[in-house]
Amino acid sequence: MRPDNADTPQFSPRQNEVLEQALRLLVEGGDKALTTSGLARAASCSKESLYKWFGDRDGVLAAMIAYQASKVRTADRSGEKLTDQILKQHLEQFGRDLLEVLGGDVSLALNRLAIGQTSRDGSKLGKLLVEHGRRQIDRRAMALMEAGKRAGLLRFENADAAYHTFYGLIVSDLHVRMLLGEPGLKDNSRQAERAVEAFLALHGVEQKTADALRVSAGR
Amino acid sequence: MRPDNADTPQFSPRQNEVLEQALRLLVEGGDKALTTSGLARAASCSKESLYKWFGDRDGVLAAMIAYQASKVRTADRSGEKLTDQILKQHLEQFGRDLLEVLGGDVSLALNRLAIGQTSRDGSKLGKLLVEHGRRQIDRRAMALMEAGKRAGLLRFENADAAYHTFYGLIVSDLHVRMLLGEPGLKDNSRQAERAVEAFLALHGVEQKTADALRVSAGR
DNA sequence: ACGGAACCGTACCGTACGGTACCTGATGGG
DNA sequence: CCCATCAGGTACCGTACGGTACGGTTCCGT
Repeated sequence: MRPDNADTPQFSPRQNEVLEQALRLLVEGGDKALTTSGLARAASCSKESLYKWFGDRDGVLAAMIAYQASKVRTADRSGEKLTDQILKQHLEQFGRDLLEVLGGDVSLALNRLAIGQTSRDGSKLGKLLVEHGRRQIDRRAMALMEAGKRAGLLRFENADAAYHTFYGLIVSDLHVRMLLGEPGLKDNSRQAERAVEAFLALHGVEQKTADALRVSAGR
Repeated sequence: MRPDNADTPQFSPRQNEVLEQALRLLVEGGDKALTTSGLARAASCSKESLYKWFGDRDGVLAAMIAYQASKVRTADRSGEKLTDQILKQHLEQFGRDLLEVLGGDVSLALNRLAIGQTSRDGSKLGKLLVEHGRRQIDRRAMALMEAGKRAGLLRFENADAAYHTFYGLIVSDLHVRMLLGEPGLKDNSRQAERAVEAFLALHGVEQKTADALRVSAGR
């Protein structure tokens, strides 16, 4: 047994089915709609089974996060030879993927749920969400950073700091605004392109003229 | 009659007292702790008064946001003559203030509340929070941007885009992480300094060497 | 001094939730 | 063929909430 999924205990197919319904309810109606009775009805199972499988309601929530995280798999294309163009494409792809993930129905619903519970459960769900949900995407970004540095295309002292800079350039306050109910961007691609442009101006090796950047960033 | 506070209807002193208690309850125990009975007890008023004053529970929440926003007043020091050093100081001060506001107990509690309600109230509270809470700080930042541009110290096509870039550099994913229960930064000042450094490299006129930036940003 | 408005405290009601218990039907191994 | 295990359905319990109603009190204008 590989320790690959040691942190995602996995559930039986039947339980996955139930968790799928739980996610659906959560997305449709928020945490108020995710009641044990409602879930049992929607998933055609008994409340008793829910409690046997997940312990209590919080257990269901935790299982939902683990289940959702287990569905996300990032394609790892690290074998490629990096050129400046390839790196740029990968960075832009990362930005687009990040914006799409953060703006997804399920992601927003789970984040809202965890944030709403933060005040009363000591941020247990929040930790879980950050751990499970962020690991994959962080790994991918850090690999990209390090690969860029190794290829002589990026320069920074601290890969983590550089990544956070990149993240901020991509997302800005958009995540919180979406969590508060605002619609996402019309064009994630343009936002990703602008973020990459700025990021490369800060940490790339190609000395791009500042004016060219400013013009494009102002569009 | 100036329409100065047309959007912040203000409340009677007694009602402000009640709203203060409501904020205290919310900060201490989250929205679960903010019950009408609990608030009436904590504020030594009757539930009937609460319903007379605020309509229903959602009215109380909306009033809390308006009340909290009415307490925030940003000092406007726009009369000053801008030099590059002064601008830098103002930008750093803005960054520090922003991080402090976002990490404040009341701000986090209100944001958690609004986010938790987003799924079931059609983001009414979220809109309110963005409108009331963001207006002041956004105005200050935009004024800073425009002033910097007028003084020939900043270059950008779109002030709003430049501001969002700055915001992202300052906050990155920190706001969401704090909403999820993580502690804030140990040193807001350093974060603000690094953000300003990067922002000036992107939109400032002084052509700072890229290497100097990278070294300092990597600390 | 009077009357009424505003307000506090409490009691009350309907509802809906989390969680438990009990019964029934299916399934699978001996 | 039988029995044990598991899961679904239903009924139930205690609790706590939002919202309302009512009696008593304070305070202010007249």
